[in-house]
Amino acid sequence: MDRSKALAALSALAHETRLDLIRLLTPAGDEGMAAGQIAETLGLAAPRLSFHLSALEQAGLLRSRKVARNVFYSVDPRGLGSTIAYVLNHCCCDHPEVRAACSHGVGVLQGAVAGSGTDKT
Amino acid sequence: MDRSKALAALSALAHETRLDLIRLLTPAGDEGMAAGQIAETLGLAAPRLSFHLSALEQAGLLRSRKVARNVFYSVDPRGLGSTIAYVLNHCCCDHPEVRAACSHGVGVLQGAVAGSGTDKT
DNA sequence: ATGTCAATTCAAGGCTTCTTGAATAGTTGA
DNA sequence: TCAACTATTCAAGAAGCCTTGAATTGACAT
Repeated sequence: MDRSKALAALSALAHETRLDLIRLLTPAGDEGMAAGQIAETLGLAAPRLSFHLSALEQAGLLRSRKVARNVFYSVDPRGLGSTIAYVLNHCCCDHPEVRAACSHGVGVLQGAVAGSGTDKT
Repeated sequence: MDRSKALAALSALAHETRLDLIRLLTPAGDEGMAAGQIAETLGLAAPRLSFHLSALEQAGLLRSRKVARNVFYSVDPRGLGSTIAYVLNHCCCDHPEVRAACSHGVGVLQGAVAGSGTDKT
């Protein structure tokens, strides 16, 4: 993953609706969900949904496949993984706290790790 | 970290100049760098730099402290960590590949992990 | 062939973000 | 106090992004 791809992926993630899409589609696994079902679940107008799905797909975070008259969208875990890896390796590889947050989950951040930095919040 | 903070942090990261800033400041550790030194290193006009530094600080990714007439900026590893953790926990907790990418670094993505998913690229 | 359904594309408008030069605030040293 | 220096704030304009309704494409069933 190069810099421009990582930037495209980060830009794609930096939007509420698209983050909703990722969150909705992740549990659906490789099968994914049809656009219509997504639209109904999230209450989105069709063109708006298409716009955001397309953005995510272009950024390499989603895949699509056509079945009859439906289009099924599913997350591309490698797209997400390499995006996060890019941030980790190019921005914070020297910070053990960041890696710890990734390895152990968000719970760690709310106390344990906080001790090693400044006590903000 | 809640959703709106995560979105703010992702938006802050989704810009070339700001990603450059994170990358430059990370090796500088807690000491950080003075704004003027940053501007000189990256070749940025002062107001432009101020604009982006402020965006990163507001997003919780940078901290600043004043020393004499200089302002030193340094990365806040907890901000970065909790942002990444949010994405991991709310978007891809069911995808082992994503976690693997985070734990092992970017090198893993260019072959080893690729085998478990579809063979794109 | 025709009507219906699913999804995308198009075009217009509004909104936010980014950049730039000028002006301002605050700090240091003579 | 005055000059020099560091950094931020302000205002204006350019550029890009997002939303919405209308129109379009493609697929299925009768």
